[in-house]
Amino acid sequence: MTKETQKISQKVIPRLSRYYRILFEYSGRDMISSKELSDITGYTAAQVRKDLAYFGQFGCPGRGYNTVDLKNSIRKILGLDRTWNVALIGVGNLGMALLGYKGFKEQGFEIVAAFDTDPGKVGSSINNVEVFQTEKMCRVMTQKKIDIAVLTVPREAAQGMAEEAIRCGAKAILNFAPINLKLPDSVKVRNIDMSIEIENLSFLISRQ
Amino acid sequence: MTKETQKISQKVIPRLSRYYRILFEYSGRDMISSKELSDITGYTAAQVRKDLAYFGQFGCPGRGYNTVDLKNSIRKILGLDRTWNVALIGVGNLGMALLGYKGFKEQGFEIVAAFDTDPGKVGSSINNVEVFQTEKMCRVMTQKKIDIAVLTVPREAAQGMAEEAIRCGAKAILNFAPINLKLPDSVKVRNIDMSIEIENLSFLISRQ
DNA sequence: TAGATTGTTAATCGATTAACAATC
DNA sequence: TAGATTGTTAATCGATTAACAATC
Repeated sequence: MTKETQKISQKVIPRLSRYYRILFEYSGRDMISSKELSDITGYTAAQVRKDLAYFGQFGCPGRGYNTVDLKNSIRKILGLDRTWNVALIGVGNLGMALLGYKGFKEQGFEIVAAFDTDPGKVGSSINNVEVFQTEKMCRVMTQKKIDIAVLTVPREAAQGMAEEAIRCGAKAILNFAPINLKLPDSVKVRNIDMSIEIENLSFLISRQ
Repeated sequence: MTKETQKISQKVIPRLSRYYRILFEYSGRDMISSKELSDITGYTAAQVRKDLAYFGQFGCPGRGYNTVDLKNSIRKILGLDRTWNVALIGVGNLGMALLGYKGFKEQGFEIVAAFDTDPGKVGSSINNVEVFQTEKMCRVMTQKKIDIAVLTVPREAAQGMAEEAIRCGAKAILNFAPINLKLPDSVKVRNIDMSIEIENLSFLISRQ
């Protein structure tokens, strides 16, 4: 199997994101070794090297990885060498918070439109992002060249809104609704399910 | 290895949470089979049976699982048969949104105190939750018998606030800060890292 | 009874780790 | 050069799936 067709495990990508962040803190340094990345992240050094080796030969035997080069390489791998246009669907508590979330913008994810069914919200602007009615989704999303939809609607509305977002051109969905979206395989979905995470904690505490 | 000492993979628990949710929708039904749970969740039927079998024999060969009994069993396993006292540390955009998040309360996670360093926020109440200064953390958390801390502070403050929360009696932390907290192994931690999730999507779209 | 479906064991699959030749 | 550290292969570990006897 060649490098090009080799399947990359989904598990590698979050680790790449972590290496990438660490490299920002270490950009004053010239080189960093897999051993150091191991100490910081808690992954083994072998795993660090293997993760990076999926994508090319970035290191220098005996010396480690050049921090600036590796950072730039990972940036390209993760697709962070460009801006992504993001639409927020559902301007409730959580959606509102995400409009002000700096972590997205810092990495090039720009929320350029928001949608809600509430007429009281439609037409307003939050953090310089205009709220449109959901009926206008396709027109607005096409015009603003949306790549990713962030879904922060109630559970009951999530499947429908997800389908609509895809129909209107979104290629990926970051889903905060506690539901398993059924969408074509070509659509990329990541779920953030806060209840499931906190339930994990209650499980762990309970059985101590 | 007996059932009692058998190590349960961390991966099983989020799946249990999903079965649990599905059982609410199916509580009108008498029985549900692993095949049906498989169809709904996308996990294999064998996995569903194995996940449940870690914790006991809940099924009935030839008939499936009694929906009400299984729901109650999973509730106990996940520690959802009681109320958990939660403290919110960091009342920014995201923290504010979580104070209004219904998904926690529905499962028995009650946010009973919030903390912030901003004097403009201290003393106010949001969604009937009082905001205290962080200096009062130990006094308030002891008095309110806090089990879990939800950490929504900026990255720079996260490690310090996490340590303080543990010192003040929290047994688990739900961490939204984009940082790998270094805490004793006895402390249970789950991380929700929204930037890492959206970066996963940009990676996937980029390489299509 | 015959059909359905469990719980569990064995087989498979995939991911992590160890080891080491290559090389800076 | 000697020491350090990579990239990669082989070994190990753990999780998932298949298969099926038990049983409702």
